[in-house]
Amino acid sequence: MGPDPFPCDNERMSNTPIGRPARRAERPAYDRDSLLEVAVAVFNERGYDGTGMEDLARRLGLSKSSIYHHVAGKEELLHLAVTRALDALFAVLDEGPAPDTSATVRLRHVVRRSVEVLAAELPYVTLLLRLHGNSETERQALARRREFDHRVADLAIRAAAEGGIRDDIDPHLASRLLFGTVNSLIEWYRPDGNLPVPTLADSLTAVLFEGLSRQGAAGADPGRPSGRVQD
Amino acid sequence: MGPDPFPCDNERMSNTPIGRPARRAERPAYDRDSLLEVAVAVFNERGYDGTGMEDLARRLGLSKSSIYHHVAGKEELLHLAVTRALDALFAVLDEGPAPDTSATVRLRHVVRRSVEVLAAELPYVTLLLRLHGNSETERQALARRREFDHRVADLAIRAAAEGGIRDDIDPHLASRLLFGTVNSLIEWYRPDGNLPVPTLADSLTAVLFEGLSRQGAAGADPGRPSGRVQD
DNA sequence: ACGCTAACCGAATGTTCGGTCGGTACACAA
DNA sequence: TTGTGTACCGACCGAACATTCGGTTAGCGT
Repeated sequence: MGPDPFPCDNERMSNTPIGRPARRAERPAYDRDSLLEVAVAVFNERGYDGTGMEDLARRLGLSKSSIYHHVAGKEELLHLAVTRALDALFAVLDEGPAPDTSATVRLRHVVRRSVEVLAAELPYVTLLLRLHGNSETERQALARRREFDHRVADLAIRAAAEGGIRDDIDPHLASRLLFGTVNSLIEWYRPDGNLPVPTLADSLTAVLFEGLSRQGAAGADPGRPSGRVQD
Repeated sequence: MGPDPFPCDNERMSNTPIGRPARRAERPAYDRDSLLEVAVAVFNERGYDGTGMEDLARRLGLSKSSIYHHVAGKEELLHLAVTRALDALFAVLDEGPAPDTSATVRLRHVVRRSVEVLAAELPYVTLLLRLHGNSETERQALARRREFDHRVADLAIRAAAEGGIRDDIDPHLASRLLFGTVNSLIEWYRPDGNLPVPTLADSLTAVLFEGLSRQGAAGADPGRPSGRVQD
């Protein structure tokens, strides 16, 4: 007896790589990209370590062993995902305004574009930001991510030296607040909500850069000298 | 042959509950709290799902089976940890200035105190913020956390209605930016660094509340509006 | 000296994990 | 018709998992 044509438990039926001639029994075949997309969604729901290959198989509507026809294993899925996220983030640093522009403007550009990348590659970046370093794959990704953070911190320091950041706040702290806020988007931002990315990017950069730009006596305690942030 | 008195692999020797009379072979016994402290540290390093009881045992300098003398199992450790974090956070909401104070002032208080709680209970809050909902314990904790977020959002809406938040930014977005930034502290703040908690709390509240309070010329150019200061 | 209990251990339990293997079904080309 | 490649499957494997069990050891009250 042939395989049951509808053992599906999942919600596909209109998927990307439909075999040109109606394949087998209306079941669109997976390629690495469409499989990765589903896998990353499950990783983000249950956590990478909390997800079993059986969980993936169920969501894909495949058997466990079929996954290994498309990818070498669980860790390759992780590698593909975080590489995609990191490549997108580094592209932001390398594009941008010319290096002779003011650091303040360049920093603002990096923040805004990072918000856009986060929104566009949300599942992949989410997975990246939740790594623990339990395998070599994870440690290499974390190392690349630290490199990114470091280059942003450099930019913040240069912006502070220009006077673009109020001098009662340490530039290291400034860059951590900046990218802490940006990265925290993965915890709540959903592209299907009714908050468009440009609005989000406008509001976030406005709030943070205005708050960071000028000396303020806006609180119960007037600004006191700021401590240093370590790496 | 008795148990090897020093099979330890860990870094204890000066621990909390030292048996009054020098116990056994210089080995301080664990109680639930000191064991929990170590366990939560390991959970945060490797992730809850990525941590095996063997990992815990190694760090504790105990055998796997000994852990079950102190707690019912892995999940109870998680429960103890997240309950501690949630209790500390809700205490912030329930203490605070009297309910007849302006919402803006109360919101500012909640943000500042939350920073302090995050710093004081850092490992426990970190574990809480990284849950996925894979077990009933996790789902209940996430529900309590949503309740917290909801009460903060209410406060932000009231603050906006008072005019404490610039009206070109949705109060829901404001509360997400606020607590996104606060929660992102777990990703980088380390109490053993040289950034004191009061300085951190001052800087964070100053940047965010100044950025949120004044109407901005939120264009593409670096912010340079002259603003009035509220509060 | 005795029994009690807290604190611990090594060995084993059943289960779940990521991954392998030998196949089948089918489209398509020769 | 036969052969080839893609997509898939059920059955299985060894390792790792959380947990249990039957102990042993040492201090304390009596």
